[in-house]
Amino acid sequence: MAARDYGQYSGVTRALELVGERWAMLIVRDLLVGPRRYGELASGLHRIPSNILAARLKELQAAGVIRRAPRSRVIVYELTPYGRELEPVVLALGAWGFKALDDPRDEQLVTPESMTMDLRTAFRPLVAAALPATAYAAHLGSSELLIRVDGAALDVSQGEGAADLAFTAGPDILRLISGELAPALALSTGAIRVLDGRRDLLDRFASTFHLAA
Amino acid sequence: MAARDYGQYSGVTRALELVGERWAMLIVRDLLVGPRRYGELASGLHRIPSNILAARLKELQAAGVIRRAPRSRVIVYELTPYGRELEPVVLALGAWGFKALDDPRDEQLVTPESMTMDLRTAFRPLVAAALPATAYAAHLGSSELLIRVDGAALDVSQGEGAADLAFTAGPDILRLISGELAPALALSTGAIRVLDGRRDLLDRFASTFHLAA
DNA sequence: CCGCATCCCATGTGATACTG
DNA sequence: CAGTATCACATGGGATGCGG
Repeated sequence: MAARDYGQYSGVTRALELVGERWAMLIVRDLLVGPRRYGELASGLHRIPSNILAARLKELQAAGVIRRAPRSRVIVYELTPYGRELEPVVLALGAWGFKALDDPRDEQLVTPESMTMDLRTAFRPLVAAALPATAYAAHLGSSELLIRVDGAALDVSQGEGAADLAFTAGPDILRLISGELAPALALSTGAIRVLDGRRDLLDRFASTFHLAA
Repeated sequence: MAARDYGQYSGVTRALELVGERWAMLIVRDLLVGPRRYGELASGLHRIPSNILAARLKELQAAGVIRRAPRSRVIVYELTPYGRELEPVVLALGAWGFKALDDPRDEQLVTPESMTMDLRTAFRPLVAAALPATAYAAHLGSSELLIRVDGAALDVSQGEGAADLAFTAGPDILRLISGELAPALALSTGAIRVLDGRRDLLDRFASTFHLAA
């Protein structure tokens, strides 16, 4: 499965030969959140055919971007140090694509991994540093994201935890971040529902995470 | 030609739907150097089939990344303002891929556009600011690149011009930039040949443009 | 069940030829 | 010069199978 060659000797072509195939960059994106098992990758990228996932994992290993690592009886895939250096690429790509998001369609999901990277992309450390430390719990369908902001530091993890504000988050959460949907409107229309905590903290969330279109 | 959908509502997937197809990012890279005609793009990306180039140009227009513009009797393609915002993505991708370059193969070309973007990627403004203003003329096969460094500013253009140092540049020029090939060695082996100017200016070039593997 | 491998078909890609 | 048309082939997508 030789990566198809562009016939040029340059940085961009080399990069695209290594991670330019369909789905490859999304595997990298999800692994930037943390090591993942095969099945976790498959469900996070729910439309990827299993043969393609298997093929990409092999190619990315051969390219030195990811590695298979045994973790107490099970195999996980993780980024190599060189693979982790793709983070600026993924963040830049995410910031650019974020501005081109139109209204979400019904079939479109927000996965914990995509949401985590979108949050990292939209995080404004300078704004956050001026605000009190805050923890948010975002319920995305079946999974929960714990978003802890403390000064200029951001930590996003999956699972339960104490939070100042808990809310349900569908795709519209990204429209909140883009400023296209005001917090008050999101609450009044029910696009976002607060489960626990002070509703006005959603304003703080929206100013902490913002990426204008 | 609907861009195939990843089924996710996120920044990275949206970006990849717009510019993730094969060859698309390379068209963007070349247009970051300046507006180009169809034939110029085709020869800069010499392995692209003409039907694929035509298809990509249409898709990128539909995506709002590029536009057709009439320039005194001829049509050129140029980036839209939104397309120009891909520059950080291309530079990050180039910097990452640059480190994975192995030895050049005979079939691999260095085009003026790829070289221009690689130079922008490897440019070290802080180093350059401490050096005298210098102009380099790099002969790449049939074309010539005029590289002007003045303080922390870099300007790369195609065509002739007065230069402090003129040299021939094959693919090995990138190995010089990566530090894999020392200037003295490049000169003694003939990998790089100085046509005009002080040979020791090649050291200055190598310290101005550097991206370690 | 998880982690893939196989099969088959739709679509995208690549090389070449061709046209306004 | 700036694309379009055609066709063989490689790749992607979806379903299914299967060993550990």
